[in-house]
Amino acid sequence: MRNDAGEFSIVAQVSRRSSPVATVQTTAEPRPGLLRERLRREVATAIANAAEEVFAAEGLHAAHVEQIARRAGVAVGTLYNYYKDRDALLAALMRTRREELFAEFDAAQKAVQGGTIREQLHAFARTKVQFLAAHRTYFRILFEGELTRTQSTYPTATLEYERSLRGFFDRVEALIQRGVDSGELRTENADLDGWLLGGMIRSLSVREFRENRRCEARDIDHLVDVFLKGAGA
Amino acid sequence: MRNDAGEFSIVAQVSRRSSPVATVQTTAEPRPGLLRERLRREVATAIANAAEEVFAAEGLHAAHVEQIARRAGVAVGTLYNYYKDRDALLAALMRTRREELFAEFDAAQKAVQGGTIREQLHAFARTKVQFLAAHRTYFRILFEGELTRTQSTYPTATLEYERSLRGFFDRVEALIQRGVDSGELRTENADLDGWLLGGMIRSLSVREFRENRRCEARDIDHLVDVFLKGAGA
Amino acid sequence: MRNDAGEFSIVAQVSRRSSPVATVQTTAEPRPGLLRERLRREVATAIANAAEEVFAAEGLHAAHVEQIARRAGVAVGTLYNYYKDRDALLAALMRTRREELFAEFDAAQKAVQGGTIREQLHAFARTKVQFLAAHRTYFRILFEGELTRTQSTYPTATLEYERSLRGFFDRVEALIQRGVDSGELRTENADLDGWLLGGMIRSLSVREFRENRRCEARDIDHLVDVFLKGAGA
Amino acid sequence: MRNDAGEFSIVAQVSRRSSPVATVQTTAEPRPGLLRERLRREVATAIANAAEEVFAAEGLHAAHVEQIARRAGVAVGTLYNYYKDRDALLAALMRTRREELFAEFDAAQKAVQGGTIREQLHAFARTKVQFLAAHRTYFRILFEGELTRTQSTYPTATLEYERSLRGFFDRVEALIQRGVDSGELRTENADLDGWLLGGMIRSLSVREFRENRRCEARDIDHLVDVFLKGAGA
DNA sequence: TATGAATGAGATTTCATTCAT
DNA sequence: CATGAATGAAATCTCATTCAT
Repeated sequence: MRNDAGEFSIVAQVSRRSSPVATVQTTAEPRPGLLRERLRREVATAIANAAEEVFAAEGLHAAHVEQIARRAGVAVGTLYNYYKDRDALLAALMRTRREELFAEFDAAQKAVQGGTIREQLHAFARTKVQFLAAHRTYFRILFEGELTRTQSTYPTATLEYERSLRGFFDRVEALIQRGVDSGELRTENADLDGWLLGGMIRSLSVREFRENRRCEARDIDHLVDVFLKGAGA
Repeated sequence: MRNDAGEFSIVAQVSRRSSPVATVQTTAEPRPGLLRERLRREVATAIANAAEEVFAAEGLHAAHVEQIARRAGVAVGTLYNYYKDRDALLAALMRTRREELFAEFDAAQKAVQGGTIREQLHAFARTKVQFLAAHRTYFRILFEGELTRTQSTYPTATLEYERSLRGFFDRVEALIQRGVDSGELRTENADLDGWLLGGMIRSLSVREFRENRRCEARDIDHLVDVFLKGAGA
Repeated sequence: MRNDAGEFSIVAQVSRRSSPVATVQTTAEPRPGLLRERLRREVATAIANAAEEVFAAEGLHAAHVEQIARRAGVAVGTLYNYYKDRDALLAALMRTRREELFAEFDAAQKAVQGGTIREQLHAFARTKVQFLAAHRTYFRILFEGELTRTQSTYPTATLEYERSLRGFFDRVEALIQRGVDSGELRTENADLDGWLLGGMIRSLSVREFRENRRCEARDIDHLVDVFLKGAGA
Repeated sequence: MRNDAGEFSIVAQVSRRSSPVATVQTTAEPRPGLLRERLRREVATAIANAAEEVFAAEGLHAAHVEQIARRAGVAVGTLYNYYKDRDALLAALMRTRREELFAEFDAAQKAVQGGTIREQLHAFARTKVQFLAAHRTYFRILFEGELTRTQSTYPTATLEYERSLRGFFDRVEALIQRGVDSGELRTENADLDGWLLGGMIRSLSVREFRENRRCEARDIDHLVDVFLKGAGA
């Protein structure tokens, strides 16, 4: 269900032809309109998934719309019936993945609520690393975008990107604040600590990508260890 | 002087029209050939600098050759007299900046040789953060490239990029190994430690860029502190 | 019909976007796919014909793609949807025309099979002269290429060109061999005779072109006469 | 001497800066002006020869001015001091070579004056084949140009080309007329005979070029034989 | 006069987007 | 709605020619 809603949001910024959008559908009485809606959604999702694969494989700029369409098994024209343009497609992807990731963050957090800060850090890092491994495009966009001020080519996608980043940092900082509040983390420079923690987590993903080696639980343990007690002897 | 040579190496992969290159120039007797050589070098440098600015401002793909040429105050044709193509320009930039950065790394390391690992870590981090602040394109390419497997559009530049990354990690690992050897760093997972340290340092640069705030000495102190003793209370 | 198939082969080396090709179309039931196929073929042919005209008028190098597209009544992009690049366009032209010419050679030969060598020579020369008059580009390429060793700019077209030349000489030599076998031609220097005959035939085409006068049957008669009995009194 | 004059004519169509040109220089009193003139002539010749080589090696369009200059051992600017532009260089080449060829034709003719038509034909063919073997560019231009009506890119060179062709045909026709007058050649279609003879001679050159084999005396004998008595048994 | 770097018009090719069927 | 051919603006690169030194 969470998934359904998430996937659906991908169609949010559709082209002019799209009909007004129902955010959640409850039961499945086969009303004619619903069937059509469901088909729309399925096609939209297929395209989005194809886009993710192609973007991941070819890079943000080398991925061509036609290639995405072909991979999705539709014609280019069809793709444009679902997404206004390249920017919109990218933006939709960003948005969906972000909402999924954040949902997982929040679920993970709920699961370890009340636990030690170590447990919470572990859950947080694990969630992110696993998610990025599964959704490499999101990953890619996230970090390519990190350094781009005027992504004038993709205005909407950039906007979505900024939301992702903010949401991510909100959560890192909240996490650290909880540690400070509980007395498990030191007080000074808590702001910088968010960046440092974020940087280390990112490194795990990059290492996965570059050394083609899965990140294991003990790697995350080590990260948390270093963050809490340092690498000093 | 080191700088001179460094800048000059940017002309290494030039177009067919370039004349043979004098590797070192000693004094400044105004011999006729020397003047022309100097002019060549100056133009080459001007173009490279323009390229760095434009790449940094617009991103790797949105930066157009004509724009770079205009910024450098030359015609497109001139640019192509100095660099075979887009790829070569990028590659030259990568190479020069890398050589500069590595020279600074090595100088900084020499300066703190024999000091505590804390001092060495500080010097290393500071060097990198400062350099990237001054050379945003190198920075950008470095991190955009991090996620790109088949940069088939820029074969030479990609090669240079890989060299940069390897050189960087060699140095990080050597640094950590020194700490392990001296007993200042823990032994286990030293390999992962390199990635973690790298990730934290990177974060400082990203923060500078995104929050438009200079990174100060105390920020680096804090980073080293966290890396050595952790953020735990 | 032969013509249809021939024209179609011009689309053989198409760009990536082309759909798979039906080799023969039988009747004209308006099946949806067929219409589209037919349109594709028509456009391809229109472009090829335009190319032939422009190449003939402007020369191999002065003919610009945009000009060809304009003459065909399409946009440049469209041209590139049908032919990968300039080279492919030229190559397709070479290939189609060659296949047409060779088909005519073989048909003409079949028609005079068993006849005197004089009849065969006449049929051969007439076929070639008439064909080149109708397809000036093929003519032009044929003879410009004759002198060009490294046509590295047009690798594919050059290949097609070589095939044309070989095919032509095979036929000339076979023709002469038949004459030798039947005792109608002298034995010595049969190899050189092929070149001499070829050169004379070529001259008829060149004369047509330069003096803007149609080559008549009696001209060909005379050529055959000279070749068989000489111009001596 | 013939040579000198010929070479010199290559400078005829020089750029605006050239001083008025003495057509023949008689004695060699080292007047200061003469020395300068001689130097000019030598450079001009060097450039023309380089041009011939490069045009022959690379083809009419792939040969770049810079390459020609380099081969001649001068800078591009210098080349432009001697020839107004590419067209002028080509034209000068055409003109010189034509004058040389025609001089050889006339000398050869004078040598066999009063001989049989067979001797005259042989001398004529031999002269042409040998000359083209030595001056491949002239050859190339001659035959590439043969098919080009509007060589708008090289107006002057085209003009020179037309003169060459006309001069050539004048001589072929005169030759044949002599044969007709002496009763050695048949009367009918004498006009066409010129083209046929020309075509056969051309074939010998093309064969040399394509099969990389020198044309021998007996090949020319055979050509004359076929032209006079035919290849028939 | 020789030099060779600078110039920039122009050529080829790509690809996101549109739109008739 | 789906289709995919047509479009043409835009990007890269070339090279004949100019001109300051």
